[in-house]
Order: sequence, then C-alpha cells, then structure tokens
Amino acid sequence: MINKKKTTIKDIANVLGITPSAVSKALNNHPRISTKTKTAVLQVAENLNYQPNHLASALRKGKSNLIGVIIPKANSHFFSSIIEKIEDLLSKEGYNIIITQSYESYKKECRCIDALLYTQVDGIIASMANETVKLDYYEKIKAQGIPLILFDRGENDLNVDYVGIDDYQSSQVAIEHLVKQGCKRIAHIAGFSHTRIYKNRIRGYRDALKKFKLPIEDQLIVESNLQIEDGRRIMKQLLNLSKRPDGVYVSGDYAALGALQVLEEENIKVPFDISLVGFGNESFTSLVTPSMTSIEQHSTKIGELAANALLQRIATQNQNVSLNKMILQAELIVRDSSKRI
Amino acid sequence: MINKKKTTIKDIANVLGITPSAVSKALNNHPRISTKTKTAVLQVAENLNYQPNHLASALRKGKSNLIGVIIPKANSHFFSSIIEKIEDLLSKEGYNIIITQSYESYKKECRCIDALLYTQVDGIIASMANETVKLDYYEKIKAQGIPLILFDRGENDLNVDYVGIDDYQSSQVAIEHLVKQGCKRIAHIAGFSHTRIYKNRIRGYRDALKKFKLPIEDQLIVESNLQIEDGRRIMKQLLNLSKRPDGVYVSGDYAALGALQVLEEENIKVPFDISLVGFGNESFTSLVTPSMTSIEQHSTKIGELAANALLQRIATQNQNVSLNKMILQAELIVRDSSKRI
DNA sequence: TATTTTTGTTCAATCGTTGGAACAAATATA
DNA sequence: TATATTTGTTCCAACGATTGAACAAAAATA
Repeated sequence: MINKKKTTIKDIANVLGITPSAVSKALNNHPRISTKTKTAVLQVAENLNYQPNHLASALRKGKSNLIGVIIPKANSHFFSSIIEKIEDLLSKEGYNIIITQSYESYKKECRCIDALLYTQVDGIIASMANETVKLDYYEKIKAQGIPLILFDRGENDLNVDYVGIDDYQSSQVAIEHLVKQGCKRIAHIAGFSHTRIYKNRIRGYRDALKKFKLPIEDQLIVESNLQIEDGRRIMKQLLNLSKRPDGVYVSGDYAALGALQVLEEENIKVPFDISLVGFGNESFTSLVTPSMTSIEQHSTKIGELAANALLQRIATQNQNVSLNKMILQAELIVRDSSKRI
Repeated sequence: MINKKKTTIKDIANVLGITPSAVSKALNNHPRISTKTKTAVLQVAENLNYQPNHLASALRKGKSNLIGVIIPKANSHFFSSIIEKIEDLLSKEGYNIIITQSYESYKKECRCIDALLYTQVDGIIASMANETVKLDYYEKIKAQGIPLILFDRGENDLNVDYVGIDDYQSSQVAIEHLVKQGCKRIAHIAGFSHTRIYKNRIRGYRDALKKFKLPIEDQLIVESNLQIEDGRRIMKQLLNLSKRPDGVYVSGDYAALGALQVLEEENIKVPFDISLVGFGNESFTSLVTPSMTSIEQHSTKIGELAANALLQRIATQNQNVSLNKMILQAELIVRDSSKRI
C-alpha cells in the first residue's frame, strides 16, 4: 500500500515526456514555461503526490528557510507567547521555526546552538540561559555569518541586535509603587547579578531606594535562580532577620510565588504586613490568592520586534547595517499582593 | 573579518593533497583510512573551522536526523516535561528535535505537519489538537512512510503506536476518592467528547457514578475547551443549579483553577461545601490555596515511552512490526481541595 | 522572403557529501 | 620468488533540485 519510493521531479518529467529542469521551472512558476505545461506539471505532481525535497533545494539554493529559536524553557507565559508571535510572523515569510530549549544550562545551550548550526538555519533568535557567561558559542554563530537576534537575556558585548525591556526602569517603577503603598524596608529577591538584566534590576532597585532614602542592606538582597524553591528558601531567610522587610520585590514570578506560599504558611498578612511585587506577569499571578502584582514584559511586542529584526538582517545580510537595540518600557500590573490603599 | 565562504571537505582535501572522499571517510572514521590521515584531516578541519553541511549529507544519506514534535502548546508542565524527556533521549541517538505548536487549532496543526514533512524529518511524535477531527493530514504522514507516534491525544483509527494514560480508570479513581470524602452529587467539567481521551474520562465518570449509585444528570456534565474562562463560566453555571453539586471533577487543571476562583469569590468553602479534583497535576496545583487535588499523568514516563517507540519504529522501518499501545495508570495526588477527612 | 525577437524547452554544471568499485602499494602466505 | 591478501586511497556516480546558457521553433518585424 505504502509508496516506498518518493516521487521526484524526474518522475513527473518522465510522465510528461519533458526534462526535470522544465518541471522544476514549472513548479517555480518560471516565466518562460508555457501555461500549458505548468498546469500539466501541477496536475501530475498532484496525482503522484509529489513532495518537493527540501534538502535538495536548500542545498542547491544555499538557504534552508529554517529559523532557530533558543529559549531557556517554553514552560512560561513569557516565552511561549513570544514564540507564538515569532512563529506567526516568520511563517508568513515562508520560514519554519525550530524551537530549542536550553533549560537554563550553558552546556545544553551549546548543544542547541550546535544543533541549529548543523541544521543550517538561516538565522537564530535567542534568549540566553541564566547560567551562560562565556559567549564563545554565540561568537561561533556570528563567525559563520548567520544573522542573530537576542531578546530578553542578551549580552551587550556580543554586538548583535537586541530586543528587551528596560530592567532598570522596571525596578524603579516597582519600588516607587511599594513606597507609595507605605513600605519602608524593601527586600529584593534577585536573579544572579552576572546576568545583565538582573544586574540592571538590582541597580534600579538600589538607586530607587537611594532616591527614597530607604535602607539599602546587603542582607535584603539575595540572588538566586528564581525558581519556586529559591523563593521559598529566601523568603524564610528574610523572615528570620531581626528586622524583617515590609515589602519584597522579586525578580521573577515563580520565586515570588514561592515567597507568597511561605508568607501564607506563616500567617503573615499580604499585603499589609509584607507587600509583594513579582516580575513577568505569568498567567498564574492573577490566579493565586492574593493575586500578585507583577511587571508585564510585553512578550508579544518583543516577539514581533525580534522577528522583524531578523527578517531585516537576513534581507541585508552582507550590507553593513548599524546595530539595533530595542528597549521597551515595562508596565506594572498592580494586584492584591501590594495594594494596601 | 567574516569568512564568507564556508569550508567544505574539498577545501580540506586540497590542503592535504588528498581527495574529498578520503576526507569524508576520515571524518566518518572509516576503517580503511589510516590513523595518520585521520588525525591530519581532523587537524585541518579544526584549523579551517570546518562545519559539515548537514543538508548535503542528509540528502545523500536520505536521512535528516531530525525528529518533529507536535504539541498543542508548550506552555504546560505536562507537555514541556514530555518534550524535555524526548529531547534528552533522542539527542543521545544523534537526533535533533523540531518542536511545533498547534495551539489547539486544526489548521495550525496541518501547517505544523506540512512544515515537518517539508523539513524531511525522520519521524514525528505528536499529540493532537483538541479541535482535530479529520485525520487526513496524519494519514499524509503515514502515506509517506514516516514513523509516527501519538501520545496523550491520539486517535485509535489512525493505527499508529500510542502512549497515554488510562483515562477511563483515572476518572474512576477520582470519583471514588470524592465519594470516600463524602460527596453525593458530583459534577464533571469535561473536555469535548469528540476527543477520545475526554470521551473516556466521561465514560469513566459515568460508570463510577453508576457503581456508587449516585445521580447521573446531563446538567452536571458540561463539555468545553477547559481553559480558565471555561472553568469559571461552567462553575458559575453549576452554582446556579437548583440542586448544586457537592463535588466537581474537572478534566483539566486550568479549568479547575477557574472553577476554584469562582468558588473563592462566592465564598464557598472548598473542600467542605464543594470538593474539587483537577487533571494534569500542573505545577500551580500545589501552589494555589487551597492546594488542588489532581491527577498526575506521568509525563516523563510518557516522553520516554514515546521516544523509545519512535526509535524502535525507525529501526524497523520496513518490517511489519505489530502496533504498540502503551497505557499507563494515572495517579491521584490528593491535596486540600478535596481533603475533607 | 530574410532577419530579428520571443517563446519554450533542453543541456550541463552545481550544491557538499557519501559509499561502492577499482586500483595500486604494502604486507602476508605459499 | 610468485601469488594472495590486506591496506589506503582514488574514482565516480549518485542524492534531488536549480539555473544560466544554449538552442530550436514560432512569431514578429523589416
């Protein structure tokens, strides 16, 4: 039953008594091929259930029409909606997307990059793993002349287009909000400061505290991987301080959720005893009790800008186009976890 | 600075004064090539920063080493951990994974399939979109002789290997639990019954009610897409019944979350007034208040079985191997939303 | 009618890699 | 020493599609 041998343009050519190249041109709608043979070719192609061999044409044309995407993990509102947007825009231009996940590991990220280069993608859109410090693998992409766009987690030193939000300003907005709600001692459950975005958030947090003349203490700033467990652990740690904070700004929603759990378990009233602000506006933030104030990162917009930037780069591949850093303003979504008034 | 022309085995051959085929054989560790030339080739390859052209070798070998995965949306614990496992196992065998998302839409699913076929994947692992009823596109995969494994959402009629949990039995376990907790009138927020898994869950629910001699009423069974909003809407609807249920079994955690929200808003005591059981054991189930009883689907195990089944199929491609239906027992994770005693 | 232009197709090379056949040189066996 | 075997390499034809050049036939122009 199953047709083991795949039909090729040669088969179509044989049926019609013309050459493969005529078939190829017909399929590609070449102007010099008569409408008669074009329709005939299309007809036979249909009959024989012809599927063009992408490998062959990609090899010949030197273009795979594949775009690689590297993200830490698709398992979040932020990344999955960015991907949805990228997929949407690029598929309109005839590209297919290969999604790979680094699981926040440098080693796996390298494997992702190798896999994508191996697949001969025409371009890569990536958000770096938290763990990544060395940029050698990203340099490899650049060295091969493959267009690369970074978003959210990106390094300036790489000198490639970048799309992200203004982390520094986000922190300022978050802290200003907490201060307005009456917080006087604000802790920060931070990401690792070797990552640029977390460093900027920490800087924004510090500068904002300074601005409002609030205490800046090292014990109130704890860096971590921002997983739920990290949030739990660090929140407990903060509660054990002789002088507890009355507001906590968390650099990630999952960690914030962990923190919230601990506060619930310890019967600490949120937002009145301690107010909480998360980051990322994950879908669960509006669903937990109390609902969680968080920072929206405009994922759809980021996806759109990244996709367009890549298309732009591909179009102007060998020209020397200037770098593009696109920084969006983040937005604070105020919910119950910080609404005292 | 950028080396525009990519190095090929021909370049390596030229440097060493040997033929490209010798280089190819050296790189592929052919037994008849001397260790001397092998090391020399490796050395030069390194120096010239040689990257093998996957397109060319795939074309020649008729094998792309790419595996396609189709899922509704990566944005869930269930699917993302299945993918992680699949990726892990298949990459060990030298395969790279292309993840595509159908977003529960039949049309997008068709696009995914086309994209994967176009990319000449060596096999496909898929979980069908809720919306999908017509199987023509999946037939297309089969017709091309590409190994296909379905998991979770799969159709029996397709006659391909399948990995999933025992939905019928899951419902039975869930209902039995609710009955033991004292529920006498149990509603079911169900998925659409045209999907096999949801149909089976509904059947399991009905049969369990029958077994325990509890009322089976059409108004207590509502089908939907199981999104948060569906859960909210249907829960409100159930609360408006003249005889409210005292237990609700929901076929998806997101819908269960929506239901839980409504119950909270209406100040209905969970689990005492109404007990709630979800499905999927999403990460948030343990995080909401009250924590939610749910059914664990053993995603890692499913991923493992699916990956191995695919490898098996690829290995025995033209042989006539009998079909494999792997059904796992689901496990009820009891939490506060149903723990009355 | 002779010449130019247009149209529709074929020819042949190519993309980079692979692998079986062929072949010469080195080594082993009779 | 003659023959058989092993070893290391080259040769060459693929894989399937593409593309510019070439070419004949048809149509248009002089």
